Amino acid sequence: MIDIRALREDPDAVKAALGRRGVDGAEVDAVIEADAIWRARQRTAEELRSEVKALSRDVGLAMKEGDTARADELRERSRVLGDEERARAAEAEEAETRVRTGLLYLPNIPADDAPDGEGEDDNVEVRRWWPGQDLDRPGPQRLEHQQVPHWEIGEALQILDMERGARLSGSMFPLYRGPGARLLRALTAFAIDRHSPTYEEIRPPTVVLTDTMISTGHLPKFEDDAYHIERDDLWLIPTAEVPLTSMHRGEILEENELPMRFTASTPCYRREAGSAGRDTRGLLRVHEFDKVELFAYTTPEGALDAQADILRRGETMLQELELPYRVLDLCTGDLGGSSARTFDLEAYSPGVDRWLEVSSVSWFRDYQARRANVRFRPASGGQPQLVHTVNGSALAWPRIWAALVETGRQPDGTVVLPEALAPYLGGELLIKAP
RNA sequence: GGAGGGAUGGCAGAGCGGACGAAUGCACAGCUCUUGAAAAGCUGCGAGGUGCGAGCCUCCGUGGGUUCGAAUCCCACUCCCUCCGCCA
Repeated sequence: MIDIRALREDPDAVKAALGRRGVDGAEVDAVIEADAIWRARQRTAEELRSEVKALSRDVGLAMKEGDTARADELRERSRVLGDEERARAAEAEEAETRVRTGLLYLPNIPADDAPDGEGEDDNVEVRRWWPGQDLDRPGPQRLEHQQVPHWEIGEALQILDMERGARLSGSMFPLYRGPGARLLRALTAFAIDRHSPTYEEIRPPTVVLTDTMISTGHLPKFEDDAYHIERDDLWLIPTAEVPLTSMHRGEILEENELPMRFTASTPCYRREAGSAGRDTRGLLRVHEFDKVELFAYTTPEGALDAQADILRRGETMLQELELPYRVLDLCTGDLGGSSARTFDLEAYSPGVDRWLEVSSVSWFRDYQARRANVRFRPASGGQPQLVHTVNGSALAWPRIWAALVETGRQPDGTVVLPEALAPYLGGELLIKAP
C-alpha cells in the first residue's frame, strides 16, 4: 500500500498521481477523512487510557500503605473511566479499519517515467528483436509452414492433449505428453541454470495463507482471480511472486545483504474470471501453468538496476530460444495495481500470428514491502526503512511452448527446437509424430 | 488423530498480578586508553502510532476473557519440540 503520510502531507499530489491510472479522487478523499477521524478518536481513547493507568498505580500504592478506603475509591473511579475508555477505543478501531481497508484497495503510485495512457493500446514499444537482426533481416518472419496454431501441431504430434486435460479438470487445464511434457521440464532446467546461483533457487509452498496473498496486493481487491481452498482457508498462488515476497515478511534485513535475489519454478493458478471466453483454445490462457520467476528485495537506490537485470535476463533467454520479441513499457492505465513501472516481454508466435506476453517485469517501490513489512537497517545506521521489491517472469512456459512449437514447425509437420535446449533434451531437438 | 513441553528485544535468556518495554550476557555503534589493533573501561542501543513539543499510547506467538491494574491468571487457536498412531 502507499504511505499514509504522503496522503496526509500532500493529498493533492497523491490524487493527481493516482488519477493518471484512473483512480477516482473521491476514493482517496474517503481514506483521508477516515484517517482524520481515526486520529482524533485515538487521542481521546489514549488520554483516558493514560488516566486509568495512573489511577491503577495509585490503587497499588494505597494498598501498600494499608489505606483500604482510598484504594476502594480510586478503584471505582478507574473502573468507570475504564468503561469509557473501552467505548472510545472501539470507535477509534472502527475508523482505523476503514483507513486500513481503504489503503489496501488503493493501487500504487505510478513511476514518473511510466507513460500515460488508458489501456493496453497506449503501451509504448521500446525495443524489438528477432533472430538475424544484426544481419539486416527486416523483421520477424512468418513462413508458410509456420502458419499452424500450436493446438493443431500439438494434436498431430501427440504432445498436447487439451481434451483429456479438460476431462480431468475442465477447460483450460492443459495436459502435455511425451516430448511435449519433456520440453516443459527442459525449459525449467534451462532457466534455473541461467539464473542460479546469482538468484538463489527456491522451491516455496504453492498453497499459502491469506496474509501472504495480501502482501503482494492479490488480496483483498482481486479475490475473484484466485483459487481458494475454503476448508483450510488457503489460497493457490497465481505466481511465485506471492510466496517470494512474503519469504522475509516481518523481518529487518541488513543493508549489506541486499539485493537479495531469488528464483523459483512453481505452478501458477489463475481463475481468469475476468476473461471468460477469451483465448480459450490452446495454451494462450490456462488455469494452471508452470513459470520460473526472478525476484529481488533491494534498497530504494538499487531497485531500478535490479529491474533492469531481470528484464535483461528475460530478453537473453528469448534470444537463446531464438524467438522474436518486443519490450513494452506499460502505460499507467495498463499497469498492475501494485506496480509503479512494468516492462512486458512479448514473444512473437507465427501460428497464431500474435505477440504473446511471456514476462512482466515490475518495480513495486515500497508498496508490497509496506504490506509485507519487510525492512532493512541502513549500513550507515539509523531507523530501519522499507525495502523495494522487483520481480519478473523468466519465463511463463505455456506461451513459450506455443511459440517454440509454432516457430519450429517444418514443412513436413515435424518441429525442430532451438540449439540452446539440446543439453536439456538429451540432444533430441526433433519432435515428430510417434 | 492422541499425550506432554514450549513461544519474551538482532541472538541467548530472566521475569510468572502492581511504576516491566521488560534484568543479564552476546552482538552492534560512539568515546577513552593505544603508534595501530586487540583487550579493558565508559556511554548508547527493539519496533510502531500520535502530538509543534514535554510527553502520551500500543506491542512479551495470535484472538478473546478476568481485574482498578496482565508478559504474569483463565479460554480458544497457531506454530515449534518430544513421544504414540497413521501415511508418500
